Amino acid sequence: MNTPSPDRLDLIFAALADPTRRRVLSMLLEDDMAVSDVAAPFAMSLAAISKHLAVLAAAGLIRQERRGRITWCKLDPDGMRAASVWMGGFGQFDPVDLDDFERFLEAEMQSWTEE
Amino acid sequence: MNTPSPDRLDLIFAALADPTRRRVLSMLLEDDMAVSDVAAPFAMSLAAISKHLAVLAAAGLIRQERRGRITWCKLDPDGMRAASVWMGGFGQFDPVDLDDFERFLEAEMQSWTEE
DNA sequence: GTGATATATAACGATATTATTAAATGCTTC
DNA sequence: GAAGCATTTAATAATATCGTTATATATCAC
Repeated sequence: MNTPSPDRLDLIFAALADPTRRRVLSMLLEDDMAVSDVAAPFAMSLAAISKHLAVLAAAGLIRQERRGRITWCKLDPDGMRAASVWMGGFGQFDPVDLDDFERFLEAEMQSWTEE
Repeated sequence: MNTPSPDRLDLIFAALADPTRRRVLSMLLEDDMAVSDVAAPFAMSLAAISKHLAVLAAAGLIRQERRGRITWCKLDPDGMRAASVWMGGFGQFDPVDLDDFERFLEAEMQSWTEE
């Protein structure tokens, strides 16, 4: 019974609508990270990233676990799955081509450093 | 090469983040509709719906075709597919259970009329 | 052309989002 | 406990979003 509530979908899609947050998610795809490590590559204050992370956590896209004085961030598949369930109702899209996604991420990373 | 640009994903996810717009999309799943028919079930001005439709069109989630004095709205799979490609990079989610989606839509429709 | 219909745009207000800097919290180390 | 590191929260400003009503535009029917 995995029926996401409307409000939850609001949170999830709104969270995904920001390029900084999507970039954070793709970073976390590699590995779990501490907040300051997440923030490092961004030309943006740590406070801003901290708030982005809170948005992602509220949407259930990541989970944050405080251990000692550092807060670890890790992907939480639940959020993405909920969005995926909803979107799935609109049609079966091509099975994901991971190579395609790799290329996309690379292109995206290029655009990050260009700024 | 179906690599959505970051800005495009911004538009798509932001468009999906609004419950009114998601409801419009699920209505269009049934059939193509004129703008005023889309607006009918909403407790909201026609102007507001017109703008929601513009947002959906800008994101490539619907297409609008003017014929005479009425503007027809139909789903455009491109937008959803682009989002799906991006999300796919985060893991393979359950193959969509359409019955599950049906139940979700029904529950959602209930919540619409409850207001 | 007149008038009704279908839709879009403008102007505006309320609220939300995203960033900043400064201050607060909390853990670790000495 | 004092100092420092990791993170969050508060106050604030700029901009975006979402709704409203009023007005414009375009088409159809007579």
